[in-house]
Amino acid sequence: MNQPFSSVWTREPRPARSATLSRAQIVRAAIELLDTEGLDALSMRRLGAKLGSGATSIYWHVANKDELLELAVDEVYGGITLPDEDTAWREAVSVFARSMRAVLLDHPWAAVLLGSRPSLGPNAVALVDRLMKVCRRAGFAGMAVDHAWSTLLAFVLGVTTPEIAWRAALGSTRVSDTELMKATHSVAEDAVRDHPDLAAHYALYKDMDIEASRAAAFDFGLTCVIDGLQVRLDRGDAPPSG
Amino acid sequence: MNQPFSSVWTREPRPARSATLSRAQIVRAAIELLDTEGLDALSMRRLGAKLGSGATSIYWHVANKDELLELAVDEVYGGITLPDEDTAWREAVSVFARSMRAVLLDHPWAAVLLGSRPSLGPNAVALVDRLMKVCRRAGFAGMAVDHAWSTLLAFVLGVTTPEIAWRAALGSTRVSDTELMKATHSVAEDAVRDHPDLAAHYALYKDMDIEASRAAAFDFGLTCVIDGLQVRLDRGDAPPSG
DNA sequence: GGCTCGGCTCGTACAGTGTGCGATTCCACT
DNA sequence: AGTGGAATCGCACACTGTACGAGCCGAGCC
Repeated sequence: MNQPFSSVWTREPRPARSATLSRAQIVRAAIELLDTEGLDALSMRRLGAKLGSGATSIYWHVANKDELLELAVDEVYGGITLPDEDTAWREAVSVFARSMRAVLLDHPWAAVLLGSRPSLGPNAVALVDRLMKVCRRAGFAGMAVDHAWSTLLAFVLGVTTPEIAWRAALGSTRVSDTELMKATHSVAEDAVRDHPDLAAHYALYKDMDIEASRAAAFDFGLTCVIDGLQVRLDRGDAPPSG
Repeated sequence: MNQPFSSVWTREPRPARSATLSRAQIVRAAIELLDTEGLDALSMRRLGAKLGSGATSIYWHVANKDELLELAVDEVYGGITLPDEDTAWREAVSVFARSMRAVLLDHPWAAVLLGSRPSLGPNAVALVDRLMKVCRRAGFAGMAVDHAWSTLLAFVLGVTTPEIAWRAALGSTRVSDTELMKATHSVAEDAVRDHPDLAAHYALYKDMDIEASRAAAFDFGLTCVIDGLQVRLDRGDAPPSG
């Protein structure tokens, strides 16, 4: 009857002959703007200006702003290196996860969008397809296949999103790296007065490289997830039933 | 010198004597509005109307909308049942994770906010403090403590956020549960034409209860994470060095 | 050539946003 | 009663997404 979602992906894009404005151009320009100026900076008027066209001209090629963002997000999905089907699954999964994190850190605006709407673009679907195959080859079957890859994806998304948030919050105060650390520490101390354990604990980070410690946290978590999947395989929790 | 963040939490709230408008009232009303009408529906004018006051009166008690959202988010944090310090860590962690998921599903607007800004409110900090203690008692030490709880948190956030997104997307098309499943399936099929494996796979879900399968996915992932942490403990990856 | 027609662009307009500012009200205390 | 600060509010500004209709431009037909 009526299409339940009328997503960008169900409709076909406008012909885009030799026009001055094409969907691809629009999406590319939007991504540039998003990368350099952030999510809040993307307005149709600014995008139009960047493209040297009227703001509302964009609406010929794209139904609305949301749809444009969906397209941009799928483009980001496309930047993630798909794990090779033939490599050992632990390796494949690890490569994928690191790549996804790197891509999201390169396009900070994408993380929140990626989580806040279903991803049905071709790149997203291709990614899921590949992940599925990797998981199946690893030994998962039935619904456990989905559980496996979605666990992995959830971890990457869930760890990268706050990471980006912290970067943005700290980055907006222009200070040196060490100043930045002190700032973090002082704020933490302030918010934490009632939690001496926590406060004492964060003294650990006083002389740490913040980026390195984030990478370490990511590796730790990733290893956990992978080992956890391994446990499922070893125990035979992988078959269709569960 | 200059406060690097001037967060809500560093400033103290307005006295809030017997005024008709108090910070607490405002936050409560905001949460009600958010719960019933969603994130986009919260505007200062609407909130003012709900409170029977001028929109800009709110700004006496709250610096800006972002700050109001921070307060609301911390309130949500407060709804999460903290794991008891004495219970076995696997149980404690599991209880916490399930509670956090439940709370986020009850306040769908909170998930994206929670990920997109640093959480320094008292409830958030208290939660981290408690999680930290649980992890330490489990046997983690040094930075591994943080790695452990942040892995757990990342998983819960990362799995719940898309779950909410799907709910919202499907919920906006008013259809019965079974219709809803068919819709999902048909869209998936459409987006998936080039990926026969994937398409075939999703036939599995044709007669599944979608909520139940999400819960199952969550349990699966949570078990993975916990088992992964267990592996770290067993292998002695927990000490301060790494 | 001129004419028409459809694809495409754009200016204008509308309803709505967050919030700075100055005026106004209200209450506690002298 | 008067005064001073706390609290509220209306208005205004700049900005948002996008509906709408008027126009441009190039291709096919007479």
